[in-house]
Amino acid sequence: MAYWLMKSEPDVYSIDDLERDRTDIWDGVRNYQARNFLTSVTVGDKAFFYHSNTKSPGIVGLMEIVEINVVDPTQFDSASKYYDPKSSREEPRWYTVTVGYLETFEVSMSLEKLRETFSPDDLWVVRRGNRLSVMPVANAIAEKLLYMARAV
DNA sequence: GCCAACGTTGGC
DNA sequence: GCCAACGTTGGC
Repeated sequence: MAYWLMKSEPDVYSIDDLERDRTDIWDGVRNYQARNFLTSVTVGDKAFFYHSNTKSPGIVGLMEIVEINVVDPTQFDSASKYYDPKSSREEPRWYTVTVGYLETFEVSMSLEKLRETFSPDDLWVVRRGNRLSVMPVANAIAEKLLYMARAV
């Protein structure tokens, strides 16, 4: 089983929204590197939920992958900001996954704390200028993150 | 709101 | 194929 980190702006979709919905399509990824990582995700993998572009960015919870090879429906929706006129239903460009809610950490791990604890090579989200919205997390790093999240 | 980082687009 | 211009991300 592999671990991932996936970003979302809480004003758009937060961990609380996922807790309410239980599962949701992770739509709106329009970056090829992130999409390529998404194609490596398998059912049963777990992903850290990261709140970005907010007052206190950081890892706030954990989710699991419940479905893969999901065609992102927003690419066909001309009213969506994620609409891609170059994509077609015959040959969709953007595939994603469905995630399921697992837990919200009692203490979220701020970006500041992540920077103190991990090197940019170990945890990509602390890299300067990093803009990837989906990235892998090595198992050893993931276990340390989970330990930190639960050591209240 | 500012601005650094960086991916994408388009002219040549 | 290069690279300047532009747009977006995301921390602060």
